[in-house]
Amino acid sequence: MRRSKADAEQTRLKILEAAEVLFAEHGIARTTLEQIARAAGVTRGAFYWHFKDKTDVLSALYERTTAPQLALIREASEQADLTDPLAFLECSGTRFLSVFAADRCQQRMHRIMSNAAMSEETAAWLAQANAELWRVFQRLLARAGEAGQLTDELTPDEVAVSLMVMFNGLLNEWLRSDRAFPLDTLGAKLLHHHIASLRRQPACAEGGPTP
Amino acid sequence: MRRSKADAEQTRLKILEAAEVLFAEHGIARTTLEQIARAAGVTRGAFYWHFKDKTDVLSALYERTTAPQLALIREASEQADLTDPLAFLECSGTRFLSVFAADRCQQRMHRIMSNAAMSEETAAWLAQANAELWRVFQRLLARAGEAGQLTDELTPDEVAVSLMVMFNGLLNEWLRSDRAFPLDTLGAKLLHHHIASLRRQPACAEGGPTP
DNA sequence: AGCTACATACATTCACGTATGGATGTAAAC
DNA sequence: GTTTACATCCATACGTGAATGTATGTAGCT
Repeated sequence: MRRSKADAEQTRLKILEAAEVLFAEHGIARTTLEQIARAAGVTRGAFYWHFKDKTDVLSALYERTTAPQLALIREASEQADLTDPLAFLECSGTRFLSVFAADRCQQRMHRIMSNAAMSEETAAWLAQANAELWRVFQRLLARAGEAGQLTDELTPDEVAVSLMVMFNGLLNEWLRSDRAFPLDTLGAKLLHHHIASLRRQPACAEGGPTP
Repeated sequence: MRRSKADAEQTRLKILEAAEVLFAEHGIARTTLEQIARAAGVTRGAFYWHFKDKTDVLSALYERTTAPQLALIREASEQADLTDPLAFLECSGTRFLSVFAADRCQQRMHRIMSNAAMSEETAAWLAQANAELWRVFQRLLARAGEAGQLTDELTPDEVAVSLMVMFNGLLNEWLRSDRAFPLDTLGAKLLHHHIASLRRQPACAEGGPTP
């Protein structure tokens, strides 16, 4: 029986960690509070002391990992260098991929959010996050279109769809395939190639990205 | 009270339809047999007469929609014209997109399968389907590599990853965005552009695809 | 001593599975 | 064509376990 102030916070974190792992592995609905408590080395009593119910843990997990990440994206897009939006997208996209590939928490939250798109709360979160991303892409690519950087074959909005598909597709496919390919290196490579194909003159120059 | 032979088959279909809609909307775990029965205009008694349990309906739904579709993909890939694998991929991929965009059942099954990737049975189905798709892509692109059709910048396997990402990404993003863009026309356009960027010499020629 | 941080015990709900009953279709017998 | 016998198709009722939420107990920090 340990009930120090720091100990309490520790068990709270253990519960959060256990819930995150179990949610990502078996889904939210199929995970029971008993399982979470056992995995955290406590009983349901501890759970109900720290959290109201299952959705409360979910909120805590979201606030801990996803929300800050979303804020970072928002900030970065506002301070973006708009003289070369495509280069900015490639640079920050590549950075995000390598961070994501190394952060188990983000990976688990991604699985949780995308697989629980019906659970009212997560549905709203996911919709908001994607709307946010979409607005960023749309804004940057509209700018790129004005600057004459984009191919004639596609409109700026179509390019935005293409990039959303590529980017989210990379994350989804990597997780679904159980990390069958190196997300950081190959992801950067594919992103570079794809963005290059969206530039006005896809010259065969071997020049690298401009981070 | 009607219990003719044809009537029975009709209620069976109504139960299947209701289950498909509810599974796609609220997820499998969060859907109750009572809800399915009510949506089908019957009671749980009728459900248990036609099906063993919840996973039994899922199997029936899979056999009805997803399995035949998978078989079609397999057949097509075996009878593929291997002289121009990239053109074949673009052609059959485009056709699949337009069929998918018009078939509510396939769309619902896609949501169900991708959001229930933890439920033991669907996990195996999804893994099998994706492994199947992966083998097809790998085989066709290895052939394209031998024929010297691919860019020097990417290996055939990397191109396969790129195409998997693009293709699955299109379906996922379309459904997630609640059909915010025209999957058939824009999907075909992006697929064409992307495949063109994977060819050896991305000449700026405006030549259309060769279906 | 009083509150914190849990464990334990209890009550309740809810979905599931099964058992039963009944109304009608279906086929054979006459 | 009617009647009988039976199987089909489905509704209703009941039993059960599992998960939830709450109430209570209690050892230790402060």
